[in-house]
Amino acid sequence: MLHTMNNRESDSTDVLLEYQSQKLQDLIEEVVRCCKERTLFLSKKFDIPEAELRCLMLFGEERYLTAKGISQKLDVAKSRVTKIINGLVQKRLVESIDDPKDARIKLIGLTSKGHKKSRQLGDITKDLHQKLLLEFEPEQRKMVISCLEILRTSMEAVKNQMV
Amino acid sequence: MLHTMNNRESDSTDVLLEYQSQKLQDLIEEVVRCCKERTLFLSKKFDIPEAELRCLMLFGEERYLTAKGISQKLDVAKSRVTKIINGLVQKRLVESIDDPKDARIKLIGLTSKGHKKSRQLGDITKDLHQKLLLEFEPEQRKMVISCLEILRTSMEAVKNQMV
DNA sequence: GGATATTGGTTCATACCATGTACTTAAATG
DNA sequence: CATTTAAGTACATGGTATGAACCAATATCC
Repeated sequence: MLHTMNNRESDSTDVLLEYQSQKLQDLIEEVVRCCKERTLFLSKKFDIPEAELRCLMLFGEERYLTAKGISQKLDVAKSRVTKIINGLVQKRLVESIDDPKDARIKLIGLTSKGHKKSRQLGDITKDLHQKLLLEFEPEQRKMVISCLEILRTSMEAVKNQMV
Repeated sequence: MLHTMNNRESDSTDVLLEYQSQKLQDLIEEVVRCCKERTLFLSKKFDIPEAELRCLMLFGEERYLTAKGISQKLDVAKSRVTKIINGLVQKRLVESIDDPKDARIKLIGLTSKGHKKSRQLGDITKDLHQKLLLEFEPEQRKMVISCLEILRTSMEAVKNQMV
């Protein structure tokens, strides 16, 4: 009897797990899709390709970035960075100057136009996430964030198991 | 005094909101990045482009899909579907037959090879999400899912405000 | 000091994602 | 039966991304 009990129990947890994992999969997919739509929206609104927008947001308080640094931060090949920078230079959003100490290096910096766009863009996404938070009750906000924190950590962990 | 009290209160909630929204932004970004890595990984593992994998997973219990239906489900232009189907046909994962009732329509169906790949792929992603759930305590699982549910709903709501 | 790595960046070929327009053929409709 | 509508394809265009080959400049090591 204990045996059948155990079977029944593990069966029902299996069913639950199955149901929950399907749900999880769907939810994550929808969240991702929503984010993709958002970046596409911003790209169209600003009439700047997504990769260039991402690059524009890299200059936090840094005055200058190098192509190599951008390549690492964006996690793309350095040849890709050349293209992205070219696009931004053509739009007069960044400009590159030669490093005075090392002639190989080019320092990429925001123009004033670039600064403005960057600030605008940052304000919009900040606003967006604040609106998102305001959809929750104040007590819920902490919970959502800590949930996402655990989720992120777990995804990282599962990713590392994955081969 | 009440006035300063109020100011102090709203100031501190503003600071909290600011902090939380930044955190939220970072966390969502990391989750999205993680998902992107996963799909890229699967695409490389199976040596099939991401869009084709997505298409392959569309045949749940359906015997046949049409290009138009696929276009709607994948949310891409129909000309894009032609390309995706071509790729899958070349890999002998799907085949298209003429609709017996309407000569305009082509019915796209999985080959047996396609069925196998599709099942494999589904098993892997299911397994992945189960592993992800198992990273949590049983009581936490429900909470994470309901958190994501609220998040998704809120993102949808904010998206609709967005113009 | 000069030969030999190493590094930063660009160019080019390639492949994938995605759209929109124009076009063909076939069905629906009036 | 003529016209409109629908399904699918072809093609031009543009964005994302990589990797190999390459050039120029700096570092390194006898």
